[in-house]
Formats: sequence, C-alpha cells, structure tokens
Amino acid sequence: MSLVVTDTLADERVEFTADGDVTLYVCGLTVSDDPHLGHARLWFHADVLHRWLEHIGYDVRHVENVTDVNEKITARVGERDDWSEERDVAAAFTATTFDAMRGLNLLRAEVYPRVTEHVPEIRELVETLIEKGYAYESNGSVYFDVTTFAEYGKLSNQNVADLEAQGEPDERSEKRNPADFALWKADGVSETAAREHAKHDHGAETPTGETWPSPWGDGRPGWHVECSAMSTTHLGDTLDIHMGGRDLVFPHHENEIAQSEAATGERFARHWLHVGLLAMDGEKMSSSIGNFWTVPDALDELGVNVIRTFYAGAAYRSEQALTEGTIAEAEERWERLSRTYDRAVAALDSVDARAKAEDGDLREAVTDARDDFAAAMNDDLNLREATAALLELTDAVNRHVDAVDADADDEATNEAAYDYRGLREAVEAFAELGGDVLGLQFEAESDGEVELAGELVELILDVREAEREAGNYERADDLRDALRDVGVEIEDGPDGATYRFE
RNA sequence: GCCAAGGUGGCAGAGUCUGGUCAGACGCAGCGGCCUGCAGAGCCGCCCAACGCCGGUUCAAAUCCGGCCCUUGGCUCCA
Repeated sequence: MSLVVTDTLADERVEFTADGDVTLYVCGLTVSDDPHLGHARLWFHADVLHRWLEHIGYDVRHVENVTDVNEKITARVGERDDWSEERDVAAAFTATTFDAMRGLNLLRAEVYPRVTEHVPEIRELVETLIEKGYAYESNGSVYFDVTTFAEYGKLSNQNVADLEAQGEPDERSEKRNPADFALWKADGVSETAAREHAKHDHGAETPTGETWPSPWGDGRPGWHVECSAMSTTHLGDTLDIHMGGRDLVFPHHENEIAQSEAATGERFARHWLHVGLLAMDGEKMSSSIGNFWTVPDALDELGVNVIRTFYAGAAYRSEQALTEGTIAEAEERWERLSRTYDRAVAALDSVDARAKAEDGDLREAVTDARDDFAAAMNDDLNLREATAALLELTDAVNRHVDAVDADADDEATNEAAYDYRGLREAVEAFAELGGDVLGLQFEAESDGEVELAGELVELILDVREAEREAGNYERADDLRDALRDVGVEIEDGPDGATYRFE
C-alpha cells in the first residue's frame, strides 16, 4: 500500500514516490505579526505528513523558510521602542513563531532559512536569470519576463494573454509586460507601501527598510525569489514535495516555478501539495482581515491536543470551518481519546492484568485500528478517517474494561482479569499512531506543580468522601462543583472518586 | 471579468479520480435505556434525515457530460 496525494500541478491524485530521502519544502510565513491558527493549519499538516513519511520508512529533510524581509515588517518599525529597524521587528515575530511551533508539538525542521541570510544566493539566481535571457534590468529593478517561459501559468492554469489583458501598462511602464514580476526592487520600501501597511502613526519618519548592494544598485529582493533561492540552496534543484497554503498557488508558487525552472532547467518540485484555508465565519482567517486567533492565545485556551485534534478533523486539501461547534467537537474527541488511553494504562498496569486473559474482540480491534489508520493515511492523508480508527479502538478498550469491571463486581464469578497483551497492544497503538504520527500527547508531564496539585485534590476528595458517608450530599456536590470551576473534573466510581485536570 | 476550490443530514465531514457494493465510518448536538444518591464518564439503542438547480449519457449517476445559480480563495501583502 503506498501513499497517494493530491497534486495541484498534475491536478489529480498521484502516487507519491521518492528515492531514499524525501525533501520537503514548506512555504513558511512572513514574520510581520503573531502567527495565527490559519498559519498553524499548514504547519500541522506539513508536520503530520513529515511524521507519516517517517513512519512508513522515509528519511525526511524538512525545510521551512522564514520571510523576514517584507514591507509589512518595515511598516511596523517604531511601533515599539526597541523596534528601530526592520530586523528588530522580524526578530520579535520570528521568536514568537518558534515558540508557537514548539507549543504545537511540531517536529523541528532541518533548517528554518531566513531571507536576510540568503541575499547572496538570491543575487546569484537573479544574475543567472538575466544571463539566460529570462529577466531584465529596468531602472535598478529586475523583472522576470513571463513571455520567455513557455510554461508560465501551468500550476494555476492561467494564460499569459489573460493576465496581460488585466494589467495596466501605464502604471507599470518599468516592465515589458504587465504580468512580469519583480526579482529585485530598486531602493527601499516606498513611502506609499509603508503607509498602506502601517498600524500606527510614524510621525515625520517613514521607514524604508533594509537595502542590500547589487549589480543593479542598492535594493531589496522581490517577493517570490526568496523561496526559490532558499529551497534550492538547502534541498537541491528538485524538491520531492513543495507544500503551502492554497492562497499561494498564484502568483507565488507559479512564479517560483518559473524562476527556478528557468534558472536550473530542472523540474522544480515533483509534488505540489496545497492546504485549504481555515475559515472563520465563512471567511479566510487572515492577519489583514483581523479575524484571527493567535497561536499563543489558542494554546492557552485550548491546549495543543485539542488544536491538533481539531486540525485532524478535516482533510488538508479541504477548507475547514472554525466555529464554537467545531472546536467543541474537537475537545470532545480529544477527551475521549485521552480518557480511554488513561483508562487502558491504568488497567494494563493493575494487578488484574493477566498473561492468560484474552479478549479476542479487543485484539482484533487493535489490528483493525492499525489497518484502518494506515489505509486512511495512505489515502491522501485522510486524517479524520485515521482519527476515527483510533476512536473505534477506544470503543473496544472501554467495552473490555467495562466487561471485566462488571465481572469483578459479580461475587459469583470473581475471576475477571484484564487482557494484558491486548491492552498493551492498544496502548502502543495509541502511542504510535495518535502520539508519534498525529503528534498528540497522551501523558501529561508530572512536574512538581502537577504533583502538588494532585495531592491537594486528593485531600479535598477525602473530605468530600467523609461528607458523602455522612449523607451530606449537598456539601459533597458543592465541593465537586468548586473543583470543576478550577478545572478539576471529578468522577465517582465503584472504587472511590477519580479526578483529572481539564 | 479571468483562474481555482467548493455546494452532501440539526452541525461537522468522507465518498467524486476508478458509475452499481453508498447515500458509509468516526464525532458533535438531540432523544431513550443500562449504570449512578445525583452528575459525569462508559456501554447499548434511536435520530424514520441530506447528494445546489436544470438537462443529458447509461440498465444504473453524489460520481461522467453540458448549462445555470450560489459560496470561498487568487488575480495586490498573504499559509
């Protein structure tokens, strides 16, 4: 069984192939603001792809760029006292981005290249394109001539004539064709561009951003070259997978193909994967629209596991809706997985788990879950179906534990035992598939604070138990409610109360 | 206007490539039962219900073809 993915360039589902190492390039973000859940959706799907490829035996070389040169970054210079240059702003948001990535439990990329580190490579790429006749200099800027690249438009099905018809030649007199795009822009950020993106009043000073010397004079890299230069530098001329948001298909990725293939003469990417948008109230979550939920805020409010379970609720290539309802659903799905995992571990580690106990249904359910999970993942990374395989396993685990508990309560039989091997296999399946592949974290860390909190909760539960024995149920219920208010969920069972931190 | 992705039950979301085995699985919400002092969790059952519209091809269409309507994205910084 092999992995099938939906390839934007081929415009169909294709079998994924790679020789040895897989090179994966993820079109990262521009660090002009805090990352939001829309950005994180791409990160998550790239991360799960990375994890799944490793799971099925590939070595993955994952490179994800950080665009730290951009007029939106420049526009924020001076917004804070310590933001006196473009790179100060970029550094601040790069830091929050890395924090967010760690918080989301993403595997680290091999490198996170920045534009500011790769200006020499960008200049070389531009020079090559000029030498080969694909690009031309004009007033200190350099443009890619789209008419020289016969396949221009092949990714997004644009045709150059249509694009030309849309352009306004008067305004872009610097260009040969309206659809030509900049590889190198003369001088710094223009005053109008900076003002357009500014979120505050700069007073008399309008920031112009950093410039670098070049054969065409001082200037800044264009908006698309950076990805071509950085991906090629770190992963070679042909990438196995190029991944990005669907909103980048045109012009960004179209232009990357043109630049890269014109320069190297090689195919730029074997597979193009595009992640659908995250829609909030029917509209794209976007920094510019302002309808976003930042990753740090979402991590505080929901936690990494709920966020990841949420993303796993829809296919990467589909649009996904973020609403109170879909978040609530993700919370419930995660809780169910996590509770069942805890329950399975507790039964597995108890003295009642025996070598010779055997529940055929449970063992069969583990095999089915693994098979279904793999089939779903290989089928264009159908994460909801893969998650469903794990949820079906929770059903089997709960049935097994329920049945044994019921037998144990029955004085007549009194020989109930948990199926040790079956539970062990179930726990391993949760850990490998839910943990390693989906990146969910089943085991809570038990640092000092958590331990202390646990001891305090136990203490309160003892008090509550005494109240219950005395028949003071109202008091007992008050205690349970009070604990819930601070995030501790109490569950009464046959062997006393248990608790979990929400 | 041009290009692209979509429109499936109360919600959410597969299935479309490769027509029949599908209107599925998981879940959320809702309802009933078991269990429980109550609640929660868990288990069992129910939810008699949906393929945007109009044509066409076919023995057979959610799936293929044509037309139309609507939503979203891109064409300008964007994941």
